[in-house]
Amino acid sequence: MSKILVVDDESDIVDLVSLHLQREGHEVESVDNGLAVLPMAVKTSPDLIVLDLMLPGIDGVQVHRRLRADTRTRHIPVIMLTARAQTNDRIAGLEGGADDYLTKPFSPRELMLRIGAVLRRTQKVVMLAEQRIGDFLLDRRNMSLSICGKLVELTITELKLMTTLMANPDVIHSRSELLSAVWGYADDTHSRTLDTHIKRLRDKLGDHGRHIGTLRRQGYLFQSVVQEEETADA
Amino acid sequence: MSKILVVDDESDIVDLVSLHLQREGHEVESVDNGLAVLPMAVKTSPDLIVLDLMLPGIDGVQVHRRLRADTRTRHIPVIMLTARAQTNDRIAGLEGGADDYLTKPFSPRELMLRIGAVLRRTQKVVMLAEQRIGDFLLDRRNMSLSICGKLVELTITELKLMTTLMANPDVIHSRSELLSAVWGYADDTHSRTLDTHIKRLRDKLGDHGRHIGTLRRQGYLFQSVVQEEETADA
DNA sequence: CAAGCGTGTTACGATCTCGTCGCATAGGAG
DNA sequence: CTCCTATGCGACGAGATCGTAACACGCTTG
Repeated sequence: MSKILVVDDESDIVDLVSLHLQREGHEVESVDNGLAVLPMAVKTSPDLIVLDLMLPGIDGVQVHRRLRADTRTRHIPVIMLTARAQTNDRIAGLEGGADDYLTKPFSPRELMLRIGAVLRRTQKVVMLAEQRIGDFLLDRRNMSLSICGKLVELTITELKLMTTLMANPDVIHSRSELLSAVWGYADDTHSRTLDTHIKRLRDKLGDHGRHIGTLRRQGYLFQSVVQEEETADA
Repeated sequence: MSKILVVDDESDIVDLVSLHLQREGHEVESVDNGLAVLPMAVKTSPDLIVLDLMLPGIDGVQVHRRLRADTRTRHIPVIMLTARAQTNDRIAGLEGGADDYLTKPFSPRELMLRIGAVLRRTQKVVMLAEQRIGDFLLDRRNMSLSICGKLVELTITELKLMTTLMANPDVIHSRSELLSAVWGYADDTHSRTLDTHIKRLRDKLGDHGRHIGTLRRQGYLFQSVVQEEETADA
């Protein structure tokens, strides 16, 4: 179902958690070394990371920070495992953007429930090689978009932007969401960069029924349905 | 910001939690008797319930079950407070639909964080949901309202206002309530701002059976039923 | 080095949103 | 009926928000 990266130095825990996860149909990767987390996360790009805060050598909070700092792992939800006493770390974890945490000792069943909740919460977007909405066919391999058979080449930035928009058509993607998805984390509120790329995309898309709509103060969306214009009479 | 119902028999905890919640701008109601929770929840319809599992007389899990069984309280998220030992109850709580839980003793700060998380989470769910009353379909995702299939785009302010009105149709929303819900706290008694936005909404709604009614000196309401004459008797 | 391309930034104008004002109007009390 | 108050409503302007063109910078290619 989902791929989950378990980070813990105690092999007992890893085995136990892995067993339960696999029993629910999840795919499991594991790491016992804090320094190896980021590379492994980049390599396997899991849907969720279960991270023990108490790791030998490097602090779990540090690991978490690194995960958050890297564009490639920033979006991955993290569930933290903390010892009972580490209240400060727990709070730091939640504030730092952890999606949930659990105090040890915990029951596997409880962890499963929390994992299920987090996975449900974070709507996972599956990246397919091709994405089709009506006449729009986005081909990530060729970095191109064919509209009614006509081929339009996209740059890498435009591709990312279009991918994000088409992943959830008819859904508002806020500026910060788009900035985060395409450029990595940024709340660059007063920059016209996003607008500029939206315009460049719009220019390339041409004037068809489906287009990129603006919702003021909310964001942009790719409209899968042709909206009726009120310019019926000439 | 939000209305929160705190259920606990220990007045110390209630006071502490209330204090912190109010400091963050939340409105707080409290109950110390498990049997009174459901009526109170129905009456005040809070955005969130903080429920102690250990209550005199009635089991907290039972209370939770009753809340879930009632249509009027079913959607309200619940954060449970449990003693450390009650692991079974904790799991029962999560499985039963509690949105989160916290083991006593807890730090107020931690509770605040969890409350914030749950509110953010449920708010997102609400944002994704559509609200339908008769032919009126309020789509929060697209900031639009479709009436008999016709799509009307709303601004942020109009959306908030319409959301508040449609959340409880046929219920009078006082001026101060609407001002508070849409603009944040305000006792702007002699301003025409609210009227103006009500008018703008009315214009966009068009002339259908359902409309926004005025109750002089009392407030506004969204009428779910076509009303020919006002025969309000007291 | 020159040319082309992708990208981010800046500047500026266009458009939209929203609160306020002034006055019109309606509805109830006496 | 008259008066008084609450609400309805059009218009206006400040500020927010967005679209667009032009430019600057870095990188690659020849």
